[in-house]
Amino acid sequence: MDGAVNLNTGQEGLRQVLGELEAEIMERMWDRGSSSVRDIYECLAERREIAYTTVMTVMGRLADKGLLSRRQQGRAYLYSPSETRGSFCAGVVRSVVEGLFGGANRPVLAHFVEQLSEEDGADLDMLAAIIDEKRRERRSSTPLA
Amino acid sequence: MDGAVNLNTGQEGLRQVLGELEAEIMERMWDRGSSSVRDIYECLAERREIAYTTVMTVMGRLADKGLLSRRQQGRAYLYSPSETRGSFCAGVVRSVVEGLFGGANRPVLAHFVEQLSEEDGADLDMLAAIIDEKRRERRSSTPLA
DNA sequence: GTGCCCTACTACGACTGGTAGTATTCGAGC
DNA sequence: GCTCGAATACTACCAGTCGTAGTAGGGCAC
Repeated sequence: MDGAVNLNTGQEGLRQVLGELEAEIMERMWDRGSSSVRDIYECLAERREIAYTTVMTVMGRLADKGLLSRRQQGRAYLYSPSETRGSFCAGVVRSVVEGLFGGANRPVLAHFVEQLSEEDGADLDMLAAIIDEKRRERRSSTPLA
Repeated sequence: MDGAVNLNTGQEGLRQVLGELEAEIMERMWDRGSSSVRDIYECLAERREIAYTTVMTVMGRLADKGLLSRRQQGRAYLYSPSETRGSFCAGVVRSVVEGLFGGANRPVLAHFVEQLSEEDGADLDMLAAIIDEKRRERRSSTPLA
């Protein structure tokens, strides 16, 4: 009755599109930057029981999905996030927005702004500033038709 | 290498958070407004083989999730979308954005704008207009601190 | 060459989503 | 009242994903 529908299991954020552990690991990865499986394992093991191989498997899956890239370093892999957190999330957001309305993005954008503004006007100001900047940038790089 | 990560199976739009058939049904529901299972069934059956009960099951699941609400009408149920398409999608978007950065929305917003502007300047203008309107609205309804 | 650390492979159970069959219910008409 | 048809409820099954982890194999260090 609060107007918000709970998707899936009512999870927030990344859990919308990733599994629990996957999301947790991506968070760590974004916080820490490049890390080995061991790094992340130790990080997770601090607060809960988990097997090294579990972490490895999931990081492997994240690499398969393209969220992490990895390169050999010594005998181990060094994993790095393929995209920044911001870029990744923006991609998710954009993917939801686009391809959904056959171009009629307006309702989504409108609601997006609506919801953003419910929380806090600051976000709105921030968004406005970003857009302003971007538009200026566009105008200068695309002289005129 | 195009900078976009494919989530899940690379699906777009609603498929990010709903199943294929679920998404398709929601699309129909939003297009048609209130509908019975039969309505949607006939709609889907026009272009592919599908059992009535399949549609019913999925619509039931959508109702369980809260995406559809239903009320008895005669001996059948009449289903209606609980939220508009825009509102629903905005909720998804917001849920991804929030609860993710502990308030540090800027990077996401920035990337979002970035990606939006890559496609088409018109969306950017639209978004700017919406924000502008919203901010004006806020200012007038929230006199001063 | 032995041991440790890391990866690869494999597996399994829970859950979700697509699919649909069977059972049940209920109203209309005979 | 009984039957028929339409709709729903219940149940099932399969595939895919995710969390979980064991075991096997390979390579560096000593």
